[in-house]
Amino acid sequence: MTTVKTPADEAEARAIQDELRGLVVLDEVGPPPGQGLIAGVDVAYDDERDLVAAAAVVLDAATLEVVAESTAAGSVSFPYVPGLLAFRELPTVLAALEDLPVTPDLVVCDGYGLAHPRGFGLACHLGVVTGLPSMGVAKNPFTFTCEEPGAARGEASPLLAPDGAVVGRALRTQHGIKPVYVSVGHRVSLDNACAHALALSPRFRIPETTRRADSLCRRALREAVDALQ
DNA sequence: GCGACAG
DNA sequence: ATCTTGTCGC
Repeated sequence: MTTVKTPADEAEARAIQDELRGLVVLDEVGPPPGQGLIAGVDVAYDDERDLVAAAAVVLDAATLEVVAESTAAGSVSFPYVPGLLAFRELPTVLAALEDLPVTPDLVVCDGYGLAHPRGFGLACHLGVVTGLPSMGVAKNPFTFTCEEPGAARGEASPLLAPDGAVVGRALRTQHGIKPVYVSVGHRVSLDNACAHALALSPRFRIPETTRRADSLCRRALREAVDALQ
């Protein structure tokens, strides 16, 4: 069983990231786009009632049909701190992932991987603790910058750290629609990660994996709240 | 010191 | 993330 240690404070959380960062594998290209099983994970919160619900949804990459789903609920283990999102999201996400009846070839996270203040975002953390290839698709540029990609679907531009390093890619998944921000997590190349993100977004800006996981974890949260009464 | 800041 | 109805548009 894979778990994420809940740090006592932010300093300990950063120390854990600095330690695990060395375990990220960046020299594999990962599974080819358009085939295999792709999992999407997401989390919903009710901080008021100290409730968290996570969902994992596995799609057939060739058809984007749902192959498997699972959810998990728990209590909030860590506050939202930019740069430390993994400690808030992963405990419940891992529980959901482990409940899946299949092992995905790639996990798509809602957030960043290598594009992170210490080079160890949510997607890297998930990849390292599960051993699975992983990548991140975020909805805004966080602290990074990029040129506006061309308007056509599939156009992209490098996502840059303050020091000029390329940490990901702004990717237009729909013509004329605000891009998403793709970064590598573990055991997948940036080119492949972007190809996956594009293949998973035939109709909407956000990949189907994330959309499915998002609606499922919201449903799971509502059910967890209802179960309280 | 102040502001910015994935979800 | 979350608070939140109707509404504009493909």
